[in-house]
Amino acid sequence: VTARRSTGESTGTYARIYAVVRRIPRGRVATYGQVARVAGLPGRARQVGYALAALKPSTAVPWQRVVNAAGAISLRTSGGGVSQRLLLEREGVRFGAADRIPLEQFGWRPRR
DNA sequence: ATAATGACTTTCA
DNA sequence: TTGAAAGCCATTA
Repeated sequence: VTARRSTGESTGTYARIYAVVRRIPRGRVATYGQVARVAGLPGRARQVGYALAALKPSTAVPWQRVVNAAGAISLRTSGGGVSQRLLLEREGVRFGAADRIPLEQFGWRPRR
């Protein structure tokens, strides 16, 4: 409730993104592009990442289920992604060989 | 108002 | 398979 007033995000882009991220079922992951697309913002994958970056640590949005197109965790160009990985594994998501998640298996399949 | 930044994606070699 | 470049545009300073 702090930084919301800056741009009146009530009608902002972030709200939509969060709404979509919340729809990601447990044990599944979605890519930024996927979220953007479902949120009605095709091609704006980057903004999705910023929206998640703007989240508070105690947010109710399962941002941890959002990964990059390679199925790998991208958190501020490396860093705390390790914790993130544990969270995902805890939800049942398994990582592949190159520390990537097989999107064909764990990728979220939104209903068009 | 402009300028710089950035949890990305896709295409081509 | 990896690497480099262009595109997208909201947020922040």
